[in-house]
Amino acid sequence: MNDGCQWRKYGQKIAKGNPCPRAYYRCTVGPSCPVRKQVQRCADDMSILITTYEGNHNHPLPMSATTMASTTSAAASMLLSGSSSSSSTAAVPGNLHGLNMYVSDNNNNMNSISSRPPFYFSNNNNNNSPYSPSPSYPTITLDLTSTNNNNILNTSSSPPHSSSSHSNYARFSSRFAPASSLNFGAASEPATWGLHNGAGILNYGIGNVGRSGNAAHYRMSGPAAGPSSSSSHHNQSMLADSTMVAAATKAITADPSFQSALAAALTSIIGKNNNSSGKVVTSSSRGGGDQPSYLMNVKASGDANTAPSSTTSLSRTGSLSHHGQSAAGSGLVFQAPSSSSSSSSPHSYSMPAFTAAARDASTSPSEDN
DNA sequence: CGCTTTTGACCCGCGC
DNA sequence: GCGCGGGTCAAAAGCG
Repeated sequence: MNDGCQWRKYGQKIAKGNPCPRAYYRCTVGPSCPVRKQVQRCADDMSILITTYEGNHNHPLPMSATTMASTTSAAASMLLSGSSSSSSTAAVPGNLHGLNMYVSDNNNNMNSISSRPPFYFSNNNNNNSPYSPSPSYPTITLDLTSTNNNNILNTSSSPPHSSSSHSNYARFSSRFAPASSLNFGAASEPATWGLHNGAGILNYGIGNVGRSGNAAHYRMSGPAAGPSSSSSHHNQSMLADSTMVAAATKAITADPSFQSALAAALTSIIGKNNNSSGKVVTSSSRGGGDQPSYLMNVKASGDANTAPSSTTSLSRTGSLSHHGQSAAGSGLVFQAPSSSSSSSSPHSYSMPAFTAAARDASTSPSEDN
C-alpha cells in the first residue's frame, strides 16, 4: 500500500504464530529519518495486510503524503468518533477516548501521513486506485507516528526502538481513557464495530440489520441519546448518510477476518507493552447491559515514572464462535499471557490475548492453540 | 552504477 | 546461564 513515503526494506522475519513473514521498512525520505514500519499479513486472512508505523518523521513529507482529500475517511471518521458534522467536514481524524480510528477507502487518497489518524482501516478494493495495483488487499494500519496533533503518540523523546516501558507503545496505552473499550461484534451476530466506554455511554458501530441473499445491509448504531444532543464533546448523534454506509460496509466486508486482523494489529501494540508494568493482565466478564459482554482488560501503566497507570479494555458481545457455543455464563474466555504456558495447553495462547480473541471470533475454540 | 531486496548472522531482552 | 523470539545489521544479489 503506497502511503506517500519512500521506504527501504531492511529486514524480514517469520514471527511466531504467523506463517507469513513480517517485513521491516525504514523511511528513506529523510537522511536519518527514524520512522519505521512493519508490514505483515494477517494469519487468519492473508488477504489482509497489517501495517504498523512507528516514529516521527524528521523531514517535510512529500506532497503525495501530505494531501488528504478523502471524503470517505472523513465520513468514517465521524462514524467512529461520533461526530455529527456533515460529510463536508474536513478530514479530521476521529478522537474518542484517545483512540483515533476511522474507516477508509484506499481509493480516496488515503495516503497522507501528516493528517491521517494513527489507527485506521483501509479497504482498497477498488482497482481503479493508482495506489492499489492489482489485487485488492484490505489493510489495517496502525500509525504510531506523531505527525499531527490528533495523533495519540508523541515519540519525539523516545529512542526509535526502546524495548523498555518507556517505549512509545507504553505511552500509547497510557493515553487510553481508563474506561474506554473497543467493541468487537460477535462473528455470528450483527457486527457492531466501534468504541464505547465501560458504562455504555458511547457505542458507535455498524450494525448488520439484515441480509438479502449475500447482501448485507448495515446501519449506523449509536447511543440512545437524541441526534441533536450536544451536551458533551462526545456528540452522540449519528449520521447514516450513504457515504458513511459505503465506508462502513467496506470495512465490514472482511468480517469476521476483519476482527482477526484488527486483533492482530492490536496485538502488535499490546505485545510491546507486555512487561511487568503493562501487560494483558486479566480477562473477565463485565456484563454491563442486557447482553453478555466480555471484556479483556489491559493494564498499561506505561512510563512508570511519569505516566499514571491506566486500564483499557477490549470487549466483544454476544456469542464467541460460529458453532453455537455461547460464551454466556462460561466465565473466563481469554487467558492472560501471564498465566499461560505457550502453546502446550489447549486453553492457553502463546500470543497475547487479542489474538486469542480473534480466533475465538472466527474459529471453533477447540482449534485454538 | 546506484539503489533496493534478500537473507543469514547478530544483538538483546525476557522468561524459565 | 541458557534458549527463545523479535528486531537489526550488513554483505551479497537483484534490478532498472
